[in-house]
Amino acid sequence: MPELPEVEILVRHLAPLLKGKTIRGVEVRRPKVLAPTTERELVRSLRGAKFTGLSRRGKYLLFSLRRPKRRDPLLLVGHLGMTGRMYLMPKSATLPKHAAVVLDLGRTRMVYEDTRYFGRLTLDRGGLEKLGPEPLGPDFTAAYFAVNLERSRQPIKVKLLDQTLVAGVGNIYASEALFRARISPRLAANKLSAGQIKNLRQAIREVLTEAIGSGSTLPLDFAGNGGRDGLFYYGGSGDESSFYQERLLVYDRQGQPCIRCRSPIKRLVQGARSTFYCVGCQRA
DNA sequence: CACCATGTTCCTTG
DNA sequence: CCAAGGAACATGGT
Repeated sequence: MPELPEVEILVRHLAPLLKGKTIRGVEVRRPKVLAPTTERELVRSLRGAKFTGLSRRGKYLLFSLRRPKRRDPLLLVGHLGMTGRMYLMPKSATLPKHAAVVLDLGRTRMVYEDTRYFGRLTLDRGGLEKLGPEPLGPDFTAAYFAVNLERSRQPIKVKLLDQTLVAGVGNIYASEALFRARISPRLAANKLSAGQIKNLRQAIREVLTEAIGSGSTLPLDFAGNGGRDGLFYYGGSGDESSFYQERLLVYDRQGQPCIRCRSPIKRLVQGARSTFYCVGCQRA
């Protein structure tokens, strides 16, 4: 479930639900997701703390908390990895098989579940400092982008996944942005023209913005979705997944005709990850 | 059994 | 020191 748009949608959904809630208890079922924070450390820090805000940096979730009798704020950092999800659920409902951390909020509880346990929920903020600018923020300028692409000979698709270049673009939206900008995923980063750099920057921003816009129209209540939180994500089942797929023009569409030129969409492997592109409109 | 999967980090090699 | 490539992490779907 995790690229910038999905995390942003989750943040907007959870922020008002969490604000003002006090953590009564903490249950850690998979201590590895806390690393390098220990279970004892997390429980001691969070018990009694109150949520004051929730924001996002790249694909990271930033939970702001205030502890009783303390002025200094506490920051809880979340990352969903490949399969992580977070939602509130009633205490009467059964916990999912791969619940990693459960926060008791009184009437409800917040669950962080993660099938593959690649994500994390931790007090460690290492990694945040290394992140590049927010793609939708003011620092992601064409000039910044150009300077940082110049020094790399990596294929542009691979470079887009570098979170120190720009924070939040993942494997799906990297392919989507390159398709929109009509740039070959194999083109070396330092070979992009000034025009291509401008187009790609704009394509990244549009692809992410549109994805956030589509998501916000969906229901997000746990109760209204038969046990799911309503967040659509690739690999999910039912309506959520098909809705998501319609928004993707090349990702996972190998063999299908390009919507612009009818050429077949191809799949290739770069840096051990799949890339999807149109052989007709994304020439090197 | 084979291969694939939205992410990040660590290790090796050059 | 840096860049690049690949494996590892863990589980499930097809």
